[in-house]
Amino acid sequence: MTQNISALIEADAGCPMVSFVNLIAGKWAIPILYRLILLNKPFRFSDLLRAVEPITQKELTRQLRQFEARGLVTRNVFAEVPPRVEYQITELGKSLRPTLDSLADWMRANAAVLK
Amino acid sequence: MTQNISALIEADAGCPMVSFVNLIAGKWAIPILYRLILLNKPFRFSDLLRAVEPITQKELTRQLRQFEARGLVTRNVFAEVPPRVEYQITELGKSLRPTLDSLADWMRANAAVLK
DNA sequence: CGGGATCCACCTTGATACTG
DNA sequence: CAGTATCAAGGTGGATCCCG
Repeated sequence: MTQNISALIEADAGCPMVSFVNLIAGKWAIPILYRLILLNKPFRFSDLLRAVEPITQKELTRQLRQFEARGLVTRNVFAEVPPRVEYQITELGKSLRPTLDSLADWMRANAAVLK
Repeated sequence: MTQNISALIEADAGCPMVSFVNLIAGKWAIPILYRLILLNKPFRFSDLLRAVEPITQKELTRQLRQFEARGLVTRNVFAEVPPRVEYQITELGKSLRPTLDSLADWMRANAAVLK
């Protein structure tokens, strides 16, 4: 039988996994997110900028704002001179860790075969 | 302390998670891969083309070849008229399923919060 | 200090046509 | 049938300058 596969599976736009890809795709998403998750404390913009080197300011800003919009990080602006802005992973963001770890395990286990 | 975060974490190019993103990023990677995983049997090119609609021939070819290079799918050419080429998920590819499922679970659980 | 605004090179993806 | 070739377009990410 030459069936209609599409009807059987949720692998389209509304698919959770496609959404996940949209969440973590992009050159710097994981490097930023994983640092915030592992460190698990507030970080200043400029510290992150150095940590995720050699990312540009523009990209770091864009990614952080995107994570903020998704509820994965919080953005805290302090009314000081000089200005200070701190970013921190949220509980939602931290809850991603087991999943990300399991994923990293799979990659480590199969790195040799994949390459 | 304004520490050097980079030194502490593997979140860079060689990071397993970054590699994973490279593996499944792209508009059609998951829709193709997940179908092959769930159906778990050989599929002709044209059947896949219809199943993953509205992907273009070019993109489907490119993704399948990429998966093949990574050892996630096999490509079987039959010397017939008309020509027939079948693609099938490998054991390595199938082993990805638990990880992908767990990931989909997280997305489903937090879909409301994320949107 | 923490961005925003521009401009630009590249890469990805798509549309279309052609072929063994 | 299962591709390849070619061209076009949009998006991603980088470089640079500017600002409160």
